[in-house]
Formats: sequence, C-alpha cells, structure tokens
Amino acid sequence: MDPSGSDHEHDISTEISDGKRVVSEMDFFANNAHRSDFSTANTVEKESLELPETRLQFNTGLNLLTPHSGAGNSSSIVNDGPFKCIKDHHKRRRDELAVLQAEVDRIYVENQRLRGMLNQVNNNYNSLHMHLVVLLQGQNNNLKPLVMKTESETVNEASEGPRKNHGGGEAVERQFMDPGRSEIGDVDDHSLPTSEEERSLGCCISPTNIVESMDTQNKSLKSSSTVPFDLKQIERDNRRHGRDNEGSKQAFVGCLPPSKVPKFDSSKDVDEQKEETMSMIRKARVQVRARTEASMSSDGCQWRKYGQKLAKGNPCPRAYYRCTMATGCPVRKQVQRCAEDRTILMTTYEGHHNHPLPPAALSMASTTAAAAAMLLSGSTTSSADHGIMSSNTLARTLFSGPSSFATLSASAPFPTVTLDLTHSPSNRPHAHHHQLGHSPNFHHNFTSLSLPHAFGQSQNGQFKVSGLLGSQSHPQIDLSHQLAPIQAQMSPPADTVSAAAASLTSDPNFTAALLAAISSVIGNVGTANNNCKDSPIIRSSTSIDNNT
DNA sequence: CGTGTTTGACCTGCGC
DNA sequence: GCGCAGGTCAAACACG
Repeated sequence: MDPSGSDHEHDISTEISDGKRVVSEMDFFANNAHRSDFSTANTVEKESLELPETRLQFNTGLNLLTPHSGAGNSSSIVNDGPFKCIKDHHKRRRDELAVLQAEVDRIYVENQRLRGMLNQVNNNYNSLHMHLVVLLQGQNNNLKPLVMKTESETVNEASEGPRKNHGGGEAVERQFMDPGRSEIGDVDDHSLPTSEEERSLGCCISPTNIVESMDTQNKSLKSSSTVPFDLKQIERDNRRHGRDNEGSKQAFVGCLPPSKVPKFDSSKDVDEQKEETMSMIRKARVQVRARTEASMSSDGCQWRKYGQKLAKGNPCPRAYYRCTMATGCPVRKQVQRCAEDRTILMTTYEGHHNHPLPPAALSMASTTAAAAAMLLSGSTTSSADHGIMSSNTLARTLFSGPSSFATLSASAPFPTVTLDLTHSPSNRPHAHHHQLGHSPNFHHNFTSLSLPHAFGQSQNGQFKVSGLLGSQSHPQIDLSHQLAPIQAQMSPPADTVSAAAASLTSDPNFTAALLAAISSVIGNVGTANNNCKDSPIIRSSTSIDNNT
C-alpha cells in the first residue's frame, strides 16, 4: 500500500472518474480540490448534468416534475409556474373587468337613451298640458260674462247642465238623479279618468252620492222596527222645520242632533252600522277658514240669515244661515270671525242639499259627507287613486295657492274638515277681483286660488305647501315632507301635485280623504278649471256685514 | 209689497 | 233641577 496518504488520497481521487472515486474526493482536500480544480469539478458536474436522472437528484431533490412536464421544460416549470398562474389570473381579471366596464358603459348609454326618452315624453306632456291650459283660458275669456249672471240663472244652467254643459252638468244630474249608480264601490278601479270622467268620478265618490245611496237604506230602516233613533223627535223637529215630504224627511235624518246620532257598536249589524255612519256623515261639517274682508264668502248658494248669537269666547257674533235655493233644504252654515284674528272668516257648512246645485256650489255641498265618510270608515271601497285622480286638478289648484292647510278631524261631536285657506296679506291678489269685476270688498281666497289657473294669472313662485291629515283612529300625519316636493316643483304647477300626492302616505285612504275633502271644499275652483262654462261663477256676497 | 235682516224669546242638550 | 250655551223661531223692521 502506498505509505503516503496523499497518494492514497490521490489514488482515491483518481478513481473519481471511474465512478468509485467520488467519495475519496471529499476527503481532506476535497474543498480545495473543488476550489483549486474547479474545472475538474465542473467536468464532473458537466458529466453528471448530461444525465437527467442524476441532475434531477442533484438539482432539487424535489420531485417538481409534473406528469405533464417533459424533461426538456422541467426547468422552466419549476422556475416560472407560480408567476404565470398569477399573471393568468390577473389577465382573466382584466378581461372580466373589461367586460364589466363595457357592460357598464352599455348600461350607461342605455340609461342616457332612456333618460332622453323620458325627458322627451315629459316635454311632450308638458307642452300638451300647457296647450290645454291655453285652450281653457281662451274659453274662459270668452265666457267671462257669466260672472255677471244672477244666481237664479246659474241655477237654471245647472239644472240644464246635461244638455248645455260639457260634463259638469252631467255630473250634477248624475249626482242628484241617479244616486244608485254613484256608490263609491262601483267605480272602476282600473280606468283612468279623462277630464270628463274625472269630474264624473269625482261626483261618483262624492259624499252626496254616498248619502243619497244610503238614504235608500234609511227608508227601509225606517219601515222596520230597528230604527235606531227617536222618530218622535224627528217628527217634532220635522214639524218645527216645516218639512212634510219624504225627501225632506230623508234630508232631515241627516240633521239629527248629536245626541241622536247613534254610537258605533260592534254588536250591531252592517245595515245599522251604515245607518249610523250615514248619520255621522250627514252631520259632518266643513269649516273653511279664509282671510276675507267680506262678511260671507260666496259659495254659489243662496242663503237666508235666520239668527245671530254671541258665542262664548268670541266677541264676534255668529251668524246662522239657511240655504234658500229650495224649500226644505237642510243645509245650514255658520259664519263667524276668528277671535284671534278677525280678518279670518270661519264658515262652517253642515248637511247636504236636497236640490241641484250650481256647479260653483256643487263640490262645496258634497264636502261634508265625503269628509266624514272617509274619516269614519278609513276603509271605504274607493281607492286612493280615485281620490287622487278625481281631485287631481282640484288639488293642484289648492296646492298651488300661497298657503293652504287642511285638517281632517273626526273628533266629537261631528266629523269636521277644517280647511285653512288663510295666507299672508302680502300674497293676497286683490287685483284679481277687480279684474274680474268682483266687489272690491270680496277677497275670498277661493278666488285667489282659482284665478292663477282659471284665468292664466302668473304665479310668483312664493308657494308654501303644508298639510295635516288625521282622524280619530289615525293620529294626525304631517304631510309637509311629502308635500314639499310639490312646493319645489311648482313650475309648471300642474303636473307635480298628483304625483306627489300619490306618494303622500302609505295609507291611501287618508290620502284620498285629504284630497277629496280639499277638492270638495274648493270644488268650484276645480270646476272652473275643468269646465269653462261653469268656471267664472265667483261673485261677491249678497250679504255684507255692516260691522265690517 | 216682497224679500231679507235683526233681535229677543224660546227650545234643547249638557254639565254640575 | 238648575244654569249655561248653542241653535232656532218669528215678529218687527229695513230696504228696494
């Protein structure tokens, strides 16, 4: 054996090339040999690199080869795989984003296109509406002499309305001649009324119709033994009021004093409940508060003063008036100035007329029962849409006024609608009355409300809209917020109120109640807008308070 | 003279 | 039962 270890080692090292010496290379000088004879090592490595199996074992010690990877590209797979995955993922995301972006762009374009269409439709509608308003104004101007007609002539016209008027008279006839048709439940929910239909519909759901249709039930009830009120009292009062015909009796039933009005009782049958409701409805009142210098507002009816009293708590006397347009008409009204603000005239209407009315007074007359019916039932068969639609124009007119405040109250003793039409003196359009030939002393706000639309007066945009809605079972609901959009969109004034009204409240019955009541109270305004021949029936009162 | 208003008396309901 | 307040009546009055 070679005594020199180096030799031995060398020998061993020389055996590397044979495959058996590799181990000996790792001996003492192994590192040096690697460092000093890098070429040798490289050679060895080169040789080993030429062997795929050896290389695999050497390079990684990890089995990174996938079954799908060939030996030739195994290196690239091991080094670039994760990055490419991320890259692909990002690319996919980019593609998706691009698709989404394209979709958004497409939707945006579509939206713009639809918006344009909507604007066009709105513009068309507005132009058509303005055209209609212009036409109506033109007709109003042609018919202005009607303003100077007498009340009796007006009544005659109302009576002949179906032949002479454009629907308003028809509505009158319907209301008074065919109550059976006009039950609110008969109204077709799905038909959108045209202008004529709108009036008729308004008439159909009018309280007078409710009352008269239920008067039929009164007759049958009277013939039965279940009459829930004191017939003796009725007879006595009947004699007292000089009413002797059946119609008067019917009418008088509605004038039962509060104590005779039956209370609601769940144990009573439906007919009785209806009867009781009717009594309440007929007894319902409408109070109109208006800032006026006249002693009495002109409402289209003829009144005779039958008494005057000093009511407690108010230094201003209360005057009592009775409708004299027909014998035995049960309608009364009280006129009194507000104690707090004597410029405010409070007019309270009660009962319903038993005779045809001039259009100017038609809606006013029907207010009482309408309001009460809405208030008391809260579940009338008329839909909210009816109220809104039938009151559409009327509500527009009301809400376009400088200030309006409507309150429905079913508090005892009578359901009462209080319509506050007072507004600041600075907004009072005095000139309108002179222009129309009215008495200079007549400053009823009905006319100020009606004039801008009916006669094309410009509006200054200083509108305030507010409203309260409530009843016995429903606390007052402040509609100010809901009505605010109306105020904001008053130009043009016509199209916004109905839309806003449609979204007034989640309780459609009360929306309808409000609109019906308001429209009834100022129905002459709405009639003026809708029916040109009937429109200008606005005249000064025949009764001037000497105290003022 | 007819129509509408005034006004004191009367009736009625309600609260005490 | 009494008093009060709201509502109504009807005679007297005013007016055109």
